[in-house]
Amino acid sequence: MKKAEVKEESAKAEAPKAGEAPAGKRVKTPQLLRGFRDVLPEEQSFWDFARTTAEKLARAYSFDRIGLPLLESQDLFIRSVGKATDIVEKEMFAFEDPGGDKVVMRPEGTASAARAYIEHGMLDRPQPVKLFYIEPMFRYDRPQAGRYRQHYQFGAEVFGSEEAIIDAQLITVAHSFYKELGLDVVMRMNSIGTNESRTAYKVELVAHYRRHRNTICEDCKRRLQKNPLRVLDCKEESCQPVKASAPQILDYLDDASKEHFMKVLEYLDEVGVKYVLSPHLVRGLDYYSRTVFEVTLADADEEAARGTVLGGGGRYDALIETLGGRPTPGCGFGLGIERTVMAMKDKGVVPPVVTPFVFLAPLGDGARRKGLLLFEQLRQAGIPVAECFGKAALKAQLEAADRMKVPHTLILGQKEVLDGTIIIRDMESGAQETVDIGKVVGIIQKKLANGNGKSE
RNA sequence: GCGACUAUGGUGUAAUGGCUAGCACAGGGGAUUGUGGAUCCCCUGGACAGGGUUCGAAUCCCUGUAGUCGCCCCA
Repeated sequence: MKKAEVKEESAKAEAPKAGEAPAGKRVKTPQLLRGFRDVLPEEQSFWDFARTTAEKLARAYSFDRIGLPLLESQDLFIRSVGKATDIVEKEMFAFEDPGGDKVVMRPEGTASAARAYIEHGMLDRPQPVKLFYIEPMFRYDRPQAGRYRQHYQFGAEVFGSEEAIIDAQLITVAHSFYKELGLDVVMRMNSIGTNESRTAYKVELVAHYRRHRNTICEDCKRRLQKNPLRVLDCKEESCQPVKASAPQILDYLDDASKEHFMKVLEYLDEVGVKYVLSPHLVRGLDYYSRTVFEVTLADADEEAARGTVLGGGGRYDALIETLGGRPTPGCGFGLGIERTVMAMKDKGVVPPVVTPFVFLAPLGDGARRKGLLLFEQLRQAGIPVAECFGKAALKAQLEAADRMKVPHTLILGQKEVLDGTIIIRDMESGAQETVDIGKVVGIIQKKLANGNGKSE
């Protein structure tokens, strides 16, 4: 019956006035773009926890924040991340700006940071230069759980030192980040050496696989062409024997890289950062050299972990030079906030929430007028105060206060307004006291100072 | 970019191709005209979109869209 009514109405409203939605007809709501998401209020405590932890930590380790633009020239990423990488080849939001320049929404932060380092002459500052950022990145990926077209990264970069202790401390920062968020993680470590040693290794690896051409899977044959190091990731049963007998990259490292890597590991042992060697770990960005690492949950096994990498990073000693700067070593990481939040939820981490200390409930028009001002006074006195002015009934306001788990509610009714008083209600015991309204701010302040109200 | 699966109020779900699409939670209102966290009552609100098959479609088919899983790759 209702449906029929609606239909009738819409039939009648044939000639809607310009600028008005046709009556009775449903207007379709524009929807979220594929791979994008809204972070709803309920989720914000997780995000706040992650962001404030990241920022606190970065500052504790003397990193300075850098703000980087969303749009960069396409050329920046082609030259740094690499033309043949998946990120550049098929995952960039790239377009021409109105002036005809080729620009992209940055797919990652390191290249931007390196560009800024060169562009602002940071190589003439005291080295090393340590920078951090928490910014969204964009990749035109096929979306999946924990994989979005816009995702946030906590990034940290150190330019101007190739000391192994830099790598180790960076990894320690990443490790501490997760630890402080209540997540038990393990760092998967590898070294891919210099360009030369890596090239030499690839030749050997390809030769090895060519010798077993007839037993390896189709995927691996393709990988040999495109990205040989990836064959070591293959899960195909038939490839396992070939994989097991394949040469290891660590054996092909030049002496300096090998020594560098050993030092990094020693430092990590020293600070007690949990890591495992991952000889198959290679990263999909061209600028990496020597140390590379990924972060996964400690209880995820090697196979399962591949899909849920929380973060990754490594050394990029040639990057600055590639971008036209004076040769300068560097090292950094990017940690995915969405995946971190997802892991926190999975593991039942309870993020800290700030609950207001008092709730102000005015009743009636006169009280509301006074209440609006009192709210300002409480807030200016540094008291976390909440309200639900949108509701008039006391019952509804107390319900709201209860939902917020506020320890005290201030009730201001008509009678109190006339008397110049206000009621302070203890929400746990239900006890109420009536006090002079002029003194209430001071009284609440005192209660707050005494920690007279649990949650802190 | 490839393959597979899924799609019912805000959320979680139910219904041999057949009656007004049911239930729980959340939300709004009330029982209590100024007292929350318990209970009870009432209400709001839904078939992803578009086609097709059929007397009849939430249910079957197609296309699109979105999500999820695997591949690729990554945070």
